[in-house]
Amino acid sequence: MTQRGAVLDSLPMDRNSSLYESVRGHYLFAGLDEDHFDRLAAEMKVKDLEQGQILFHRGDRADSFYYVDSGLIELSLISSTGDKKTLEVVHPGRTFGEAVTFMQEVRYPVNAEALQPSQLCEIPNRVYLDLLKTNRDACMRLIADLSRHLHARVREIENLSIQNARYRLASYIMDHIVERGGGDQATARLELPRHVIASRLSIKPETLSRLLRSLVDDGVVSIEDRVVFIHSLDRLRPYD
Amino acid sequence: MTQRGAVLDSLPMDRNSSLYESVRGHYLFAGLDEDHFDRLAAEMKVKDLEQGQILFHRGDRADSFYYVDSGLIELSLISSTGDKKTLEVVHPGRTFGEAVTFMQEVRYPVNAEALQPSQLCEIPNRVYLDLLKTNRDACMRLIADLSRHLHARVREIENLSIQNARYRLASYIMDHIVERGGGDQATARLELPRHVIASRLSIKPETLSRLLRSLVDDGVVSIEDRVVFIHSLDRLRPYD
DNA sequence: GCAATGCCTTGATCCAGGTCAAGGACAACC
DNA sequence: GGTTGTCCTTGACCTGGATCAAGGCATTGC
Repeated sequence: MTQRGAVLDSLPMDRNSSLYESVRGHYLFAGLDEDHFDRLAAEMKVKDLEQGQILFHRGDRADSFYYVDSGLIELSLISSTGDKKTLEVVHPGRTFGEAVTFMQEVRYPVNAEALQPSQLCEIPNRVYLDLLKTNRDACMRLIADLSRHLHARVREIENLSIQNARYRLASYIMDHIVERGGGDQATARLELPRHVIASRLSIKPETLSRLLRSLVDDGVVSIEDRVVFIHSLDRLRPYD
Repeated sequence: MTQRGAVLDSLPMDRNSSLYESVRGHYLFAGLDEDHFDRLAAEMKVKDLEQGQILFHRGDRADSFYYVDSGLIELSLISSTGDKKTLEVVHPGRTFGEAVTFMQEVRYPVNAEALQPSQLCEIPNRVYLDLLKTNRDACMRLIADLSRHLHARVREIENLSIQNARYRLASYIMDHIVERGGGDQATARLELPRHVIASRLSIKPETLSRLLRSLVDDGVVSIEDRVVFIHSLDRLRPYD
């Protein structure tokens, strides 16, 4: 079961760590001179999470956003009946929670949980707000970032409301292609546990299992553990 | 059926029109001195749409965004099988399309259609981009605007993926309360045609009809045309 | 008047995906 | 070795909402 650790590991960020350089390379901080970034970095914290540890719950006050350096962070919603919907799984090199920073209602709209042991950089909202005040480029980058998120959410709504589970799974597999074979073939890696994939697709694990089975039975793919060999992209998702 | 008019009425915006004042009052343009707003307004256009007229399709190049002065604009998605999902119905006094302005991919992700005869103000993206360059407040307001949209989309995803149709309808009715009665009672107005409400809720009109019926049969509400008398808010949506 | 049309409701039936329950496979630990 | 736990699959059955088909009831136009 998931649980919040008694204490979250939280340390100042070392100027010479690889994390420091990673965060510096993120586009939200692009184009800053070293001094300026240093001043911001002084206020950031390093956070280590164990697998299953919860970083924040929906409704918690949102004072910071996060950069993922290693591991995987799941952003999810939970219904009153306990059903979980995975909104997004954030991979290393990406941020999450930055959109909330600028809302009237400064509360996280989702839960965040580590799917693996993860190292994050915690960036206090006020640090980035200060940057926005003095840096127009940063503003424009954040605006672009928000637009991108928004667009992704619209696509998600589209998937949920006008596509069926079979189609969503096909899209998911195609989004995880790691290698294209000749012509119509490809290989995808489903690196997440099945139940997380199911939640991401808004279906139950049983349904995911059956859908994968039917793809195999139809000869569209074959599956070995986490690797999916796609025999025919056309047949996997007819109209793209 | 919906159709794109042969020619969209499109006129320069009159400095003395009520539309001019309305747009000026919108928060995206708040705090501008008269001269500055005038220069922007000179590039805006007035657009009149008939009921059923389509303003743009998903995939069209997004060069402008819009302010709704009168009427109703439906933003929707359409699946490959022709099913329509209403994402949002934009009311007078609000804008739409502004989020797209700042994406790498400058194409509308949705269709926009007039549900009623409507008057819009068309604001070219570059006009607002110019404003952003010189006005930090405008940036922050746009960021807040995008955050709000994003939050709304997350709630929509939540509704679609972890709430059932009954719950979505109850939420919809509660979002359209126009008057609270004593204690547990209230009155709501469903001003949209049933099929639009159904599409907004991602259900079929038949299902909407049946759900409303069952609410009436259960004595939770009574309905007269477009007015819903809620006898018990608690029973309409048990856990809020 | 009475057709035609648009919008909504109702009934009968169907089906995608959920639920419940029972294993199977595999790793970790004693 | 056996036990325990986690993760996944499979089968049997159920159900919320879709689909198909048939009216009902206004409004518009002749």
